[in-house]
Amino acid sequence: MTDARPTRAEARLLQIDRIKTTSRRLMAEKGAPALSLREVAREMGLVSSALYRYFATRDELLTALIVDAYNDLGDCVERAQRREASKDARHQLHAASSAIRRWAKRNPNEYALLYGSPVPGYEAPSYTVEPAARVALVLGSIVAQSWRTNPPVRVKAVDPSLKGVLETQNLDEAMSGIPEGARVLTLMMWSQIFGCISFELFGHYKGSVRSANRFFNIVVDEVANLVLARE
Amino acid sequence: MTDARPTRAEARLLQIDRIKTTSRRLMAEKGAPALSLREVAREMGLVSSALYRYFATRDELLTALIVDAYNDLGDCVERAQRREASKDARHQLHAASSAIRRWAKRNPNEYALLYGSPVPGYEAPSYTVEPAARVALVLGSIVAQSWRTNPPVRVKAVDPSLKGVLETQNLDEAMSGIPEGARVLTLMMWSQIFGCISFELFGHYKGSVRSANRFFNIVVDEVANLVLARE
DNA sequence: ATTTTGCAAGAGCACCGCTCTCTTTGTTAT
DNA sequence: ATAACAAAGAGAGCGGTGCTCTTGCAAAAT
Repeated sequence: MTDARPTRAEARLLQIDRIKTTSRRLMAEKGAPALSLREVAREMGLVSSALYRYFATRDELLTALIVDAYNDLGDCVERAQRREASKDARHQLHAASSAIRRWAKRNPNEYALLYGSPVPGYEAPSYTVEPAARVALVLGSIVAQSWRTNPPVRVKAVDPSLKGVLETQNLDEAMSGIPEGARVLTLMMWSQIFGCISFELFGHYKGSVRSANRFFNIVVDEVANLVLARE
Repeated sequence: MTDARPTRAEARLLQIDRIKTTSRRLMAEKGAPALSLREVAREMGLVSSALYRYFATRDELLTALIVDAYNDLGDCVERAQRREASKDARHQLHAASSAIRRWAKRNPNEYALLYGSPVPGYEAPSYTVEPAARVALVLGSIVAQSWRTNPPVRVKAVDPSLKGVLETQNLDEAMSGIPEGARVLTLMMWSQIFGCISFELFGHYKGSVRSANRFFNIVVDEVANLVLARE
């Protein structure tokens, strides 16, 4: 212990952390829309106006929670990939996508906050982009690895008509040198995985899918056949 | 004109319609979370408590709007398929999925209400199931038509290991006699299409996809290769 | 030692969903 | 025709929300 008494700045960060922790707990219990500054304050033994020293608005608190959640999910997925780094791309893809799904089912309200309907007026600040991109970058690196070891076999994947579909700089960190087609397929895979998880979590499989576990694995397998080289 | 003065029951239905119309307008402007009974009433020149004669709760009004939206979307998609009924399954699939996407972009707030994060406490009443299923049934009928004219070529599609993944009665209206594998792939296609549209509408393609139009068409094409018989 | 700064409290504003009571008005039964 | 009834709306009110503004106080900086 360096300081018995924390400095002013340290105390502030600590208080911010307490607010976020309390908010996360309440959000996990009742969902993001029901998260109220007043209840957070009440829970902490504070009066509501006190919270405005730390977050100028409810949206600002939500944004902080969003960034944390993206990073938490990103950590999970990156760890899952690293654990299977010695195995082939298909194994890594299964590990990564299962990690996404597990995180989603363990944190349904935070998942809904990230991937559900955005608040109509809300515009996500630019610093949320990088944490949000981490998951896609993991998927991109898996595809890239597969394409580097095995040359592309699908004609469509190198189709020159794909030029201009994506942003120029997209996924460049993870997929430098990989043809446009592979990037398009990666984004397709990305939205397929999250589409399945959202439908499962949001209740759209009720009456259709009996074993969401098995269904999800089949979908990932099919999409792996499509996206990973050397099918 | 049969009646100059509408009967009590007719007037009631008319008033319900006015409420829903006003609500739809306000929801289109500000989104479902911001829809308030008080504002609807104000807009109609009523006092808020008057609305409780017609809807016992805000959730009940939202449910009515949900059902109407599902039916509106269902109408659109069924019409789109019928327009291409003479063409092959791939054409019908493109028509249907484009109709979904067009509807979503024309009614973003209603789309978010149907396919975004559900309200945490909210449990959809059973009578919402049938309107909600209409879109999936259209997709199912397209796949079924393709499989009836061309026998399945993909081994996976008739894999006996798929038994038990889906609910027993699922999609039976549209896909009687079609093997389990085709149904699994249909649901995969279903979640792929909505996954793409949700990502586009909810802003997750910002920085990745430049032409959402072209991207969507590519995705539908790829999924058609996978799901429709005789690839 | 004095000034400055930061945190929390408290009152208050306008809004929300929802309930309850009361009045008016149109329908139905006698 | 009149009496009984039912439905629709008005209005007040309860407890909740996000957010603002002022005030008091204690710690840090000077």
